Amino acid sequence: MPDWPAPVVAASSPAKPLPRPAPQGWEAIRAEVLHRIHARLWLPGATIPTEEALAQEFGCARATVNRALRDLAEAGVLERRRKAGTRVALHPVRRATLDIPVTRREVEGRGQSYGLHLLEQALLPAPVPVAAQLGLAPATPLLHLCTLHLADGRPFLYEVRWLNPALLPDPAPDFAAISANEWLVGHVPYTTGDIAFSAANATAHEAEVLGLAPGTALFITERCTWSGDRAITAVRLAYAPGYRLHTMV
Amino acid sequence: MPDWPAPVVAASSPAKPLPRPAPQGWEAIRAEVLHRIHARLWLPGATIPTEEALAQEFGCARATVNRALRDLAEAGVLERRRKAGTRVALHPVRRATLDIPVTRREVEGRGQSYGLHLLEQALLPAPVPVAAQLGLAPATPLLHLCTLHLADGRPFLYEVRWLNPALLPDPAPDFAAISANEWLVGHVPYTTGDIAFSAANATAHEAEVLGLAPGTALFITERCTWSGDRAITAVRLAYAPGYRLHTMV
DNA sequence: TAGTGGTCTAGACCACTTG
DNA sequence: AAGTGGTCTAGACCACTAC
Repeated sequence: MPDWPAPVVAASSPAKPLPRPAPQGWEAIRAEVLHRIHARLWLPGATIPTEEALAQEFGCARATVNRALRDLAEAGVLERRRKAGTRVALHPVRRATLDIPVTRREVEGRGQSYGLHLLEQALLPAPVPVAAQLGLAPATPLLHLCTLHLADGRPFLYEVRWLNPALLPDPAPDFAAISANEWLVGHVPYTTGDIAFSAANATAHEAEVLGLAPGTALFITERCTWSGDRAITAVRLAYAPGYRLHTMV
Repeated sequence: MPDWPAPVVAASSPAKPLPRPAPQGWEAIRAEVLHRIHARLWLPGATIPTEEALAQEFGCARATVNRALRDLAEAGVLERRRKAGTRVALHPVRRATLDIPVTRREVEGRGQSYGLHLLEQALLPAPVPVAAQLGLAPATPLLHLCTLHLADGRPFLYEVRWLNPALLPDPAPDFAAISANEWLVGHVPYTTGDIAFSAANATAHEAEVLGLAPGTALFITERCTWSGDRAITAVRLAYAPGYRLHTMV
């Protein structure tokens, strides 16, 4: 096997008109490492050479190798630990990233018009499961919002949200005009949170709100978010049939 | 506002016992930039100072600022373009990453025993929608696999897969012993692919296979994968009720 | 304790894109 | 044409951790 960036000398003979131009720099190293893994030169679980060794082999600086290996580690292909070295992941996971836009933009992105109906807004004691999820004392007063999002005037998404009122400014935002999600994204500091996706048969209430037959399969998204250790909001989104969540590759 | 890494001089007075220790290095810069965005010092859509300016302000090398800003750009908080500079994203998207392990490990990770029933295996002409999805000529012969995955002996997941037979080695793997997914992960070069999640009511057939009432809401995952421009596989996974897909924060 | 990856620096050149 | 981010280098120190 030839050494690495086989000096692409003027690319005199167009061998394979690849759709992607041959990568250069750290991306070339990433590609070569991936190639060796898939060619089974480096087996799952095995330790690969150190950054310094690879830098010598490839004739580049260690930082460049580091960039490539770090990228592969973030992608789940490699596992790295100081002193232990870099190993080929034994059980590679497919890692997918989702872009979750604000609902309004999601609807408008399909070329549909967006609408919003605030069905309920009330300060209520947090139900036990919600309080538990958010790590709050039971019966903490929370703002309860039920919102129907519309696409071209038709039900698109039914949202049930519990929101920590301590976050709101004194003249509270008008959640009949701007969705809570959209307001939060722009006004509440960076949040950690977890998201879960599942499926559920529509309850009688959900069916009525969304204009569906009871029992229709709904795609459900549930989110909890915190700012630092302060609970912000817990929300359940029930999407009308036809909704698909896509990964960005 | 004081300059940046207010030299944490021996941290003489423990002011706030933060759960997370104050970040240092490029993470501190990332934190500071995020802080300025959320404090509305830098508004959405606005251009922030150049890397060089920030490096001067923070008293560090430009590469360190670059690391922090690149990270925030990957997270969707900033948008960067050469010559144009770095802007605060106008419409921040919540970006979530999913780890999608092989089914066997997903089941075992819950402490349950894993089982596998290969219900069907046949070489069939690709149906039109499958061929179209994968970019193959209609009626290309594909290996059709229907597999029921079990957790503690109970139906967990029903998988319907179309697989390009050109990829298989001569003694084909025994898909009754190892799931196609698990075999592919270990033996087929890195793939690009897209994944879609949705919900559907169980068909009569799905209900029977999974031991459910027809119409039960099922969580559906559909994947298409390619290696370069060669189609590898298209698969539909129907999960038994109770399944939740979680993001890793 | 010694080996390995994580990070930082100061400087440089290059690629892209806006004006 | 010029400004900005993208990347590379050669060297250095440090943090973590397996041995």
